[in-house]
Amino acid sequence: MAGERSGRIVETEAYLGALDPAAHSYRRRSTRNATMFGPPGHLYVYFTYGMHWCCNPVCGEEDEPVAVLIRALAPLTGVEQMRALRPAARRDRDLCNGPAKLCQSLGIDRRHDGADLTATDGGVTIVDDGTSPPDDPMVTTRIGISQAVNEPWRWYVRDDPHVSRR
DNA sequence: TCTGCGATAATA
DNA sequence: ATTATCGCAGAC
Repeated sequence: MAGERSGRIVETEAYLGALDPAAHSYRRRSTRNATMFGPPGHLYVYFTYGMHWCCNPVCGEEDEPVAVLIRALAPLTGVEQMRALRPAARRDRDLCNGPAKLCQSLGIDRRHDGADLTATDGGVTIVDDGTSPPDDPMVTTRIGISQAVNEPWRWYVRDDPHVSRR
């Protein structure tokens, strides 16, 4: 896959559907959150704050609207392309250290909502490159929400400089 | 480096 | 009115 843009996931947040008042899928299915209610392995992409896209792999089974917000990546390949897509980044570490930043650097937008992450032709995929998850991830409350603010559902790689906020 | 605030539009 | 954010300006 040379020539493609890629990064290693270093920060995530879980959104737990009907159990989670902060989840877009807390109440009911809608046009916006429909992908979350669909089968796992697809990408829920939403638009927020009038200008940003964020992406979430769906994890729950059909009608169990659970997904994981990808909050930060450590850029691995295609950094030059990322910089072209995201001119505001001053340093390489500013390319993917936030949920909307990484979508901009990867070129993810509404076209990718519902994309099958297990297919190779959907434009986005998630693979195991053999790197093990950390044994001692940092666990904190989630960022930017006003409901369920005390749930410890954010995880990130301890001491990784590519994380959005420590 | 850190903090506060405005941008900007879909949803409810 | 609110929002699962970001970038800029200004202070230090």
